[in-house]
Amino acid sequence: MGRRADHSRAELREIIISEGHRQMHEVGFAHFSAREVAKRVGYSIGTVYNVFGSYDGLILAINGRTLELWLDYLEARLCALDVDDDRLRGAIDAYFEFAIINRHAWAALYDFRLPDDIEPPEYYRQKVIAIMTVVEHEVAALLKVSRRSEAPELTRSLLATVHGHCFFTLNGTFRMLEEKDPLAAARARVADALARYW
Amino acid sequence: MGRRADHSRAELREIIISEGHRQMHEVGFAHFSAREVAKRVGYSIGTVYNVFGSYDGLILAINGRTLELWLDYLEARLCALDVDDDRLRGAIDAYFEFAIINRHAWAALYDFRLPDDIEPPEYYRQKVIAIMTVVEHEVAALLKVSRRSEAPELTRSLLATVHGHCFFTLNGTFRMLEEKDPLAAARARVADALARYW
DNA sequence: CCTTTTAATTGAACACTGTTTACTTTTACC
DNA sequence: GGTAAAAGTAAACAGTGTTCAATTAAAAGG
Repeated sequence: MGRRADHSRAELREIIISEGHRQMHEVGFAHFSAREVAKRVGYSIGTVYNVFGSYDGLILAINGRTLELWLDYLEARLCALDVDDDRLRGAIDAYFEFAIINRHAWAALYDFRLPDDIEPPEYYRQKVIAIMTVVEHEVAALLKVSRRSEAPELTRSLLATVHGHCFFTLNGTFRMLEEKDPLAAARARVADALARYW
Repeated sequence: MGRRADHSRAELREIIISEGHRQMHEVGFAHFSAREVAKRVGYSIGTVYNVFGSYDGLILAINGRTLELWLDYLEARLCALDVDDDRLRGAIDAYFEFAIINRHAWAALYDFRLPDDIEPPEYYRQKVIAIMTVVEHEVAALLKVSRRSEAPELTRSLLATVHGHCFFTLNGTFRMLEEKDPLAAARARVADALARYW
């Protein structure tokens, strides 16, 4: 078959990302298959390559979608809190919750790695930075004015801290080590750091 | 061919793990191939399945080897320090160094995940605990006596903290976020936590 | 020592994977 | 209407993990 008028390029892109994301959510990165996605959206595998260029391109697009959903989840949570609430705690909880609810899609963000010599596309970087920026805003609000300029580096470090706890929770390391309350531990480490910045 | 007297079961196991680990070190989890390992050790793929039961069994054995090497690396580092040195800092540095030197094999520890309903074998769990125990010893030494009993939970949390920083360093997240000195950040977060336990 | 049992080893077969490419069909444009 | 470009297909290729009947060599039994 040749060119069909079923969908525009943009629509087709959206359909494949959407079904691909569903697939990733259900079976996880290890069992994800580009061919299976093609089959489910009713196009051939060749078309998927036509739109995304490569397998890596498809995965990046799907992971990009996950990052968008993550940002939405985080913003929705913060939106529900006022300025008096412990908003950073809310952000940490949202980090864990999103990862647990969408564990396969979330894990795929880290299971997939580009070849060593290839940089992620700019659109992907922007989505990561967007999440970091939201958190940074909350971190900055908790620092004394004289140290506000350190908010970016502290935020990166706190993200890594929370990520480590979240990752060990979802990959089974904490189960092996009999850790019962990883979320509380993550909150405690963040509190420890902030105590020194005020 | 049938039964050969070339190697005992234990020798064969060792040969395959050793070559498998070399392979993992070179090409990483994504491009690792059990068939390729079989070819390189001069046995058929069927024999590999005979010895390890499954692909997952082989990967667990290889990752187990990585954990052994990691423990050795950590102990060698601590052995070179005396009681007056900042031994915990040495342990953190060794964590990063090992991960960087053996990045593919190290990443495979986290790239690979067992099916949700399957627990890792006891031998694997023991190796993880062994690493944690070495660190716990150093953490306990830095706590005031009245809080020594909290060493295990604090150690788990500090491991997660350092892991998060190390992971973000190696998977490119910190490059995207323009973090220049992840190791210093990891050390700082550990120091923040310890400041509250003394 | 010779036979039988048993364990080890093989390689072909199967159903999948990502990737490339020659080919066909449709659309858009002159 | 004819032509060039774009879109889409499906087959081919070289891999993968996994299974299993067949084969062979060592061990055990008499």
